[in-house]
Amino acid sequence: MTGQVRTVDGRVAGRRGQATRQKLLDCLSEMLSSSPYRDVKVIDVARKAGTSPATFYQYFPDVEGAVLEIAEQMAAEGATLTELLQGRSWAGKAGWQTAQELVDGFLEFWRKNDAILRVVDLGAAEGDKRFYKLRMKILNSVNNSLADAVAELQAKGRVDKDVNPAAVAGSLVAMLAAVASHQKGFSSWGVKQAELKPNLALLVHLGVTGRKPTK
Amino acid sequence: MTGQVRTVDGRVAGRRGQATRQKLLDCLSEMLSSSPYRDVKVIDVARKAGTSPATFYQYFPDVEGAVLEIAEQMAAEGATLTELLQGRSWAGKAGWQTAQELVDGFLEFWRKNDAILRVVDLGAAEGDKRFYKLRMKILNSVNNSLADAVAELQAKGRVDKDVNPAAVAGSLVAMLAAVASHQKGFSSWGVKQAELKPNLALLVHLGVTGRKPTK
DNA sequence: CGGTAAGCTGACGGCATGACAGGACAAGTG
DNA sequence: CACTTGTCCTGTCATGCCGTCAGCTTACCG
Repeated sequence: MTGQVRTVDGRVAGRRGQATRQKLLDCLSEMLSSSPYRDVKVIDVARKAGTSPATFYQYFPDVEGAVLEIAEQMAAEGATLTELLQGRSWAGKAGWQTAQELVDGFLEFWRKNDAILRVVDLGAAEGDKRFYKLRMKILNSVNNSLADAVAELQAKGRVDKDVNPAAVAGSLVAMLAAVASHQKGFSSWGVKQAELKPNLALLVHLGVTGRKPTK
Repeated sequence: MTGQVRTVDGRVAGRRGQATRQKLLDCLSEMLSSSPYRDVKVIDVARKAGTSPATFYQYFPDVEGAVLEIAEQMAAEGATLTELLQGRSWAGKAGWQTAQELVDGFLEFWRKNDAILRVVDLGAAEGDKRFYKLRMKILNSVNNSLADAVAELQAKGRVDKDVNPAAVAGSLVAMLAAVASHQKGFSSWGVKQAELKPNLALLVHLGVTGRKPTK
């Protein structure tokens, strides 16, 4: 997948180089968690990593470029989201279980990577194709699995024919992502995390199967 | 509501001052539509408005402050979203109509103000209380109406008792907002706008009533 | 017409950006 | 061990934006 890691000016990075590069990425990641995206400066990241701005520019064209790199790593790691739906059933009690575990896993993944996902979301919303494709890559596994589930139920005649599986799946995934991004919002809105999850699972189950879950 | 408009150093703004102030806001708004938030610079906004950076700083503490102002104006205008749900029924064919019109109105509002809403969303997700409250203010009308509708149906025994109306309403609103933000994403994902709307309406109807709509 | 406050800008120190050349360092070679 | 090679890092510099201030112009009012 990833060929050789290269510097901006074309040299191949050796062991030491890759270490500093990664350190810069880690520091940037940390920085994104603690300050607004707009205020993250190259010089701060470099200082935090105990190096100089010039070094940063040796490995990345700019902050955006480095963010893309971090997001790429996260996307690879996020392939585990597929497991949340692989071979699961949407029928009866098992369906309710599936919905719950999907919500659980999704929210946790999002919370763990919230800072970087915020930026990816922004970039995608602003129309940047690179961020946009990355967002797809991350959500694709879940999205496809959900769409398949809907399509399958539709083939069995248990879901209306005028339902568009891709549209429903995409909307549900967008919902999960949005709720995860604004989890704190809900809490001060009188809804606790523990209460939020089952209600989300209910909505997912309703969306996929068109029916209330049997608990 | 709005007291007197004041400059940063405390002077009250007169007719001319308010005009330039508004012009700066308009130019900033335009700028946000055409370039990434991170790259919007005070000097560009000032140039576009035919004035100097110093003038900008006379009226706003920084870019963020000006964005808040624009968002505040939009929030006031967005009160019209309430009408989408005021006195509507969720029963039978009327319910389907209600869901469709809600989706329609919501998506249009979001599309019309997408640039500024992106920034508000980011600020809220980053934990900035000012943006966060603003986002609530905008979504509150729809959110409350939806929660009321769910609670009402619940009181009639047509919705399960363990459903949390606020959680469901919040999730649905978050879904609408997220889908609206990434409308372009869906289109290149094989789902056309026209197809998207009825599927969203279906999900909203399912979420509120727990049942498929009668069309 | 003179006073007062609003409105605007040129100019400036400070800082971030991004490029380059050259020094420091590790590893291999004779 | 000296020497070479290629990687790695940083000092430095030109450029450009930030945010502030003093001071000039304009509008209003008695």
